[in-house]
Amino acid sequence: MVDTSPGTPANLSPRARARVQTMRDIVRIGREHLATEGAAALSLRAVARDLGLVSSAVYRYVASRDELLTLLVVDGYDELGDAVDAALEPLDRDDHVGRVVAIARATRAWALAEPATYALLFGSPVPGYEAPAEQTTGPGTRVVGRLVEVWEDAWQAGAISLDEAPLVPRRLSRDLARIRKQVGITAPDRLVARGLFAWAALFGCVSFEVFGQYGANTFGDPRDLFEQHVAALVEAVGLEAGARLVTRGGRPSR
Amino acid sequence: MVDTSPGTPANLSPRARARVQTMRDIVRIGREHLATEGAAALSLRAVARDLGLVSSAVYRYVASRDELLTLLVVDGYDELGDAVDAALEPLDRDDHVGRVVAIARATRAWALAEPATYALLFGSPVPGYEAPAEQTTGPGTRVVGRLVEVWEDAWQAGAISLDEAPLVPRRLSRDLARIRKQVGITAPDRLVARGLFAWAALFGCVSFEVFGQYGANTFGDPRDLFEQHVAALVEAVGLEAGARLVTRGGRPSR
DNA sequence: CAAAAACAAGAGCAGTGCTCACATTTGGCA
DNA sequence: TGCCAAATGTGAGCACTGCTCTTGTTTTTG
Repeated sequence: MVDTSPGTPANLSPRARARVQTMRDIVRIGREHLATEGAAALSLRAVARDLGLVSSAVYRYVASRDELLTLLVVDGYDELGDAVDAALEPLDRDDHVGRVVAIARATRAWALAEPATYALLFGSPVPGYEAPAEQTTGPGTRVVGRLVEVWEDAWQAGAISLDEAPLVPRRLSRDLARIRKQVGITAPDRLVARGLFAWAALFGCVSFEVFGQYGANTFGDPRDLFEQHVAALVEAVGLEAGARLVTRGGRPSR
Repeated sequence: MVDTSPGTPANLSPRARARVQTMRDIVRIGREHLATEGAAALSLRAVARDLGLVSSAVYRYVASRDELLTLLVVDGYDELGDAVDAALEPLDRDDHVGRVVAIARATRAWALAEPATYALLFGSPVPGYEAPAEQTTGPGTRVVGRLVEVWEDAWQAGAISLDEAPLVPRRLSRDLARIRKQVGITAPDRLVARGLFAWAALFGCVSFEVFGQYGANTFGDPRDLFEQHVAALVEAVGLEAGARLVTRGGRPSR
């Protein structure tokens, strides 16, 4: 990644160019510190030092430590979203299982590569900081948005088995109807609820691994276990059973 | 809660009695601060202030901030374990689904009641702090231990439907065999893997709710959604809800 | 070219974890 | 019972943090 500005408009005053460059450097150095020290230990002063500035100067660019966190949050969401999109790109639209698996693997891979940023996005909220919804909800919903697309496609294609029992409480049904309207999905309540479950379960599995809940040295290669989990997840949402993954989409064994 | 020591041995010198009392106060105040400020903002100085001591005096009792965190971690694990045990207590041993549901509900309820402690246990690791395994693994495995008990009981009772496909990689199978040996379980690989999935999925659901990933005001009563998730979880692990699902390998209709 | 805006520097405030020298209180033992 | 040592509390101090404010410099702009 070259840091001198592909994408920097050339018709800017030198000062303005320097400003966007400094902003980029701040985010870059912030990400480095995030990766090495963690979110709670992220220090504006240290970023300023690495930038060759005095601590107060960095406040010309970033209003507060929380604002820097917000920058890093949207940066992280974007990167995760890009990773998932890239993994989805070569897949056929009707390969529903393959798409779910790809989303899961890409999410896990990115989380393991950027554990600190993952923790910032999906871990404990950092105390005293609340991500401003207007900036973070957009990029923050890209992954679940992709999942929803798969559910919808699979539902339209009749590739989801679902029991007919209408045992969703009316109260929840109303909420789900609102969601359905917002994201434009036609699948029924049960499927939306299952999709949300799959979403939460996926991040539970990834979090356990990233946050070390399984304990160190418990599994020789945690990927094996994750693949089992993904199979269970695919099955749980009503897509073609994990066992048939082998014959169907050609389960890429690695 | 009376803070004068039920359980404090009476045959102690006044000084020793005062010491255990001070230790208790430190943990209590630490938990309060944890709840209000969060783990990363937990300050030994503030604890000392609330205790009426000068900051350095508290180091006579707790070697460092990390050690206080460890105290709070085992305290939290113990409380969660007690909550789960209490929820399990009135249930019949052969009510497998009921026990799983009880574990899930108790976990969620405790997490929502003590979000900061939950975050300390299951959220992002706090930077620079590593929980010492010798003190935390014991109480930290109580909940999953209860889940394992249910799987095992259900398996012994033939109440778990499982497809026979032996598609667990050998490498993973070795790891699972070791776990099986450690915790004394006879259920096959697939079930152990599914159990781990259910564990991770449960904490994914709880984390999403506690950490606010669903967004505010998305659901009128998140409990409804959680119940759906628990149902999906029970189904995912192959447990039978009631007497219905006796058909092996058949798509579980419920 | 001068006014205005942007930028950088440095001092300062209140807070943090933690250490150390010092004073006081307490407990076990001769 | 007296005494010495251990346990406990104090306050100063170091290096760090986020953040504000004043001062001086540089660049853009009217």
